[in-house]
Amino acid sequence: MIDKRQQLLETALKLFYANGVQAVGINEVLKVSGIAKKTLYHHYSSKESLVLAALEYRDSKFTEWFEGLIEGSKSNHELAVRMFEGLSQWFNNGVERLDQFRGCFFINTSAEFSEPDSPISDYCRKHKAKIREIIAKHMVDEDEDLLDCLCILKEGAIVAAYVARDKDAAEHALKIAENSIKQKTVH
Amino acid sequence: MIDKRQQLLETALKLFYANGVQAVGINEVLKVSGIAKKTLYHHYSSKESLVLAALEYRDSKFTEWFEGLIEGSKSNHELAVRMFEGLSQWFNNGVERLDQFRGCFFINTSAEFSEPDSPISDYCRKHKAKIREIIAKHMVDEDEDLLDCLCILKEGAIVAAYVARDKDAAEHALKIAENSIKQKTVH
DNA sequence: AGTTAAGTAGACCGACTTGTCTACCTTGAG
DNA sequence: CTCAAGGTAGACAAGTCGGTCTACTTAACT
Repeated sequence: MIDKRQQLLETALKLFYANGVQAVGINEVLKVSGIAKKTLYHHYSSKESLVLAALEYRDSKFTEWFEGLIEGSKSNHELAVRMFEGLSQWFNNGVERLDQFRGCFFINTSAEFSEPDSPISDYCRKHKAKIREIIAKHMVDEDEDLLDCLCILKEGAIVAAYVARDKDAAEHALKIAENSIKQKTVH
Repeated sequence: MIDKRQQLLETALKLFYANGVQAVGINEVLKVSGIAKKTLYHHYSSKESLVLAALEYRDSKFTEWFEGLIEGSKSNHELAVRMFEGLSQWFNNGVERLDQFRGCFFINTSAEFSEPDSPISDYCRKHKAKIREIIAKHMVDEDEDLLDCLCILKEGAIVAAYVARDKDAAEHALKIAENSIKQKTVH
């Protein structure tokens, strides 16, 4: 009976990401994981706290993957290339750790919860800030404009890949980023 | 008792956009609009068909606003400026027609419905294709790459403005677009 | 050996979900 | 005048929701 808590978390994240948080009931999580209801409420006080735990878990998985992708870049250009090539892999289901691509869990979850200051919306916003800081950390020279650029292109590529099903969105985004980087060196 | 159908549609869109589709029940739409349940089911066969009608209505409102924004542009640069200045207004609640900003209704709704070939996801994808075509129509010379660029930046700006609360996202996106446009003329 | 924490199954609660239905009212066209 | 179309209020069905609870079992640690 090891780590029911972790099993619950694993199942919850899988179902929430694949189907949306509101579309998945507590009972489905229990059925799929094969765990008793009492056990769930022993570890998590409510569905909301389970959702927050799932966000946290996804955050750690995604952050690890993303940082591994770009760390050690020797130029901002290399960073951009690695980042968008990584995103492209993700969009085309080449990253097992991140499950089958269904957009960004944080964007999707934000879309489901309208209250702007709920813990859930808050967590999503903080995740985005965290990813931004990770990119900043791995840039070779600070460049606020380029940082904004990479963040917006990343979001744009994810949404284009998910909603419009443009699976080449990451390649397009890379081209745009390269233009912005070239601009700097030319000038 | 004029146009109950329209009243229903108006109320449904307002509530769905402000709170998310799944979070709003049919009974709430009825209560807010003051219309009887029978009347709703006389005009719409199910909640899904009401959701589709709301998507369609939002589509027409958004498309009209967006096309008015960029039509008559005398260069691709002017088009980009008008587009992102318009988006900035929207993000900062300066466009009454589009209600209080809560991201893109089509991105948000896509996030809520996981089945990729459902009529709802389908409609959202088609809306994005339509906006893309409108941009294409108003560009002074065809430029597939710039078209991709503007679309990705638009999505990125919307998401950054909503999830990360970056209200200057449109201005950042414009800068990036301008870089891409300059690149062409320099070369 | 005894205590405690963590687990099981599943009945149950009240509130809410979409959708149907009865019974009745109003309005305008033939 | 008649009658159909569109409207009203709201009870109702059948199911799901999150969450609580009882009664019992298992495992680990003093």
